[in-house]
Amino acid sequence: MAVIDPPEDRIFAALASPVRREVLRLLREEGAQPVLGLAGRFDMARPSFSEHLRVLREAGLVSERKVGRQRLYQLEAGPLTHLREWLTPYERFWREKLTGLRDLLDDMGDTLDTDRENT
Amino acid sequence: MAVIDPPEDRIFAALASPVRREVLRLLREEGAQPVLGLAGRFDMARPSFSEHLRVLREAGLVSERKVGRQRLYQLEAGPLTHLREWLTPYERFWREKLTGLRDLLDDMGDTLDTDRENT
DNA sequence: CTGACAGGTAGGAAAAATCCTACGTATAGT
DNA sequence: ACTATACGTAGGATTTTTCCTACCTGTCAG
Repeated sequence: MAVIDPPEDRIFAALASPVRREVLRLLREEGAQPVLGLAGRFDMARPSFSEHLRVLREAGLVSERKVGRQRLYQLEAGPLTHLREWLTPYERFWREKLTGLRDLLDDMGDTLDTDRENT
Repeated sequence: MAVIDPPEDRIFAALASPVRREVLRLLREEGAQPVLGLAGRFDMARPSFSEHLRVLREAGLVSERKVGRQRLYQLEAGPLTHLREWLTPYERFWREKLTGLRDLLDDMGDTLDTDRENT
């Protein structure tokens, strides 16, 4: 079994954790950082945090390079294009929605200005 | 404490399952369907599948409407805008990647030696 | 070489997700 | 009213995720 393994599988799984999404945000906003620099932000034992880094690494969302005795973790945004591609066919659905056909959604309704800059 | 619950939290969690992503794809490509129409595609007991539908419902990614004695499930793509918004700040990173400027990451990094004085 | 530091790995407990069978409820058809 | 259909929910077993405490290796400073 397990014939194929779509690339977005591990990506979605990695992004399912708020901790790992926060790691990506920190790497994006503050640049590459060593493990302890990142781990200090989270209320969790360091080995537990290392596990999160491993998940991100295996999803290809971060890379590491050794600098002295520490490993600098860096954001690898490339795989996120898969997420973008996954999302694409759904875009026309929420656009149709916003042009006001069947408007029974209005979950938050304030997302009218989310698509003014694309690709 | 549980201060707030970002809207993308349940969305990412819901999308973490290949089964649930496949449900969204089916609803997108084939339109609204009753539960048994969808469940037939998956090798799983129907109540287990209902659980997946519940997760999608609570994430706001599908809606249901009663039609006779069956419930038509329909794609609700609106919440996916949150995913798109989450993705946006990462886009410039993979663009820079393609232009081969990985070092730009460290430009904004300024954290190459912050580990010198960490607790 | 020795000690201190950075960080990965191992093994296991606890929590959560996933799946099942059994049962409950609402509707349609007779 | 009675039965069959279309689902949801309850309770529980199993698997997976998450987190912990050791423990190990590699590197820098002296």
